[in-house]
Amino acid sequence: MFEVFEKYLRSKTEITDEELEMIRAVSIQRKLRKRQYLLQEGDVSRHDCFIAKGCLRTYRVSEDGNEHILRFAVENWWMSDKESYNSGKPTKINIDALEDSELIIFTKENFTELQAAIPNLRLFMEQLHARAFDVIQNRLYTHISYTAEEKYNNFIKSYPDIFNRVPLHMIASYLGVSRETLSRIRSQYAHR
Amino acid sequence: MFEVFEKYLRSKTEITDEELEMIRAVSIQRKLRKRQYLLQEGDVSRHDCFIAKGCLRTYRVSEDGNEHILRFAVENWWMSDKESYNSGKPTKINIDALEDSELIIFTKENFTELQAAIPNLRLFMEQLHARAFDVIQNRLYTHISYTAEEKYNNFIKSYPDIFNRVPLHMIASYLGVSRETLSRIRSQYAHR
DNA sequence: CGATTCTTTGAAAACAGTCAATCTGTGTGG
DNA sequence: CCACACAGATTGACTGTTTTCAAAGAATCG
Repeated sequence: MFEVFEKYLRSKTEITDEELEMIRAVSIQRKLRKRQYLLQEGDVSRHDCFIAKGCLRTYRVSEDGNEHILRFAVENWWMSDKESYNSGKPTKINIDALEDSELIIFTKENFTELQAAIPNLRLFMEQLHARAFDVIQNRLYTHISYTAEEKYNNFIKSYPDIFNRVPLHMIASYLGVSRETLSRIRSQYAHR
Repeated sequence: MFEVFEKYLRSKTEITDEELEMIRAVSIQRKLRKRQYLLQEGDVSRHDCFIAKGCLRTYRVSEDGNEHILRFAVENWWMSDKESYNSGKPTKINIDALEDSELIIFTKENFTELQAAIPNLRLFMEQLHARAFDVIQNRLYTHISYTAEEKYNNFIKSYPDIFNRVPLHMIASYLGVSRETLSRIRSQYAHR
């Protein structure tokens, strides 16, 4: 399982064999079954998780009891609640597996030390965080400027891999529309 | 003008007099008149800007020609397009002043060197970026789960200072609703 | 004061949400 | 292997919300 992570790291950043061994030494491997939780509302997020295999989602439950999906993540993506991770406060979000998944996990303490010891790792993670911000800002833009149909088409175009393995009602939740509306958008689209 | 920035830095992070002098030495002071642009679509963002006084906005123009405001920023906030700044590619956004404003500006080269030379500055900026991510993720959540009225009330509660100095049609743009809808939400709210 | 910018209002049309029912495909247990 | 349960997707009818377009009323600035 660690080989996936090793391959990922080597392709993304310059890293020596010794550094990789340091990383491996503190890595935790974990399997999640479909529907199993990685993090639940009220927990404190204390880990960085790399997805070696599978598919997870983060969602929040609103006051009226509805689930709202904030993001999906598949192989080679990271998953955690940065807000709780950084602040040490209980999280407002839930993370669970949409498929049987395999994760490489680091505790916050270990991962902080690794980044201090391995400048390239730190640099890489910083770039990752910076890009995550860009992605979310662009997504916010789609929410204030796109129609539901445009958001849906944009999603398919941007994440065809996720589109093909996640149920539509979850995509509706991610896009912020009801599943019925998404269904109707799809049928209109098919009839043109 | 630099005193505002000095006060800000000293209150937010441990910093020595020499370090502060290093920072001051490469800082650029700039004034913007209302409606003047700091960055326009197609430019490359090469600066970090701290707002010592005034109010700016970033917005994007959609294909149908509408302006969509991504964020406002007032005193003691930073303003730049991180995406273009990091990638070196032309920006998709515009930044202009909503009031006469005063800025402390650093070139990317200078600011990168400062952060390398001053660990506390680097740490502080990292925390700032991390919090910016949390803020935008929470805002995204409000967009997929709140009604227009809830978004409006949440905005007033979160940013009363901005609410009081920005025209309503811009708040409508920021919230992703038409100005007429915002106006009607307000009048309904007043009649209860 | 006149011009511009900003805000509000009205009416019609487009859009999205809700509730209830039905349809489809998948997988599990008998 | 079949029947049944279950999760997911769709459809219809209705309701409620939001946009659009047009107009008019405030407020602000030079």
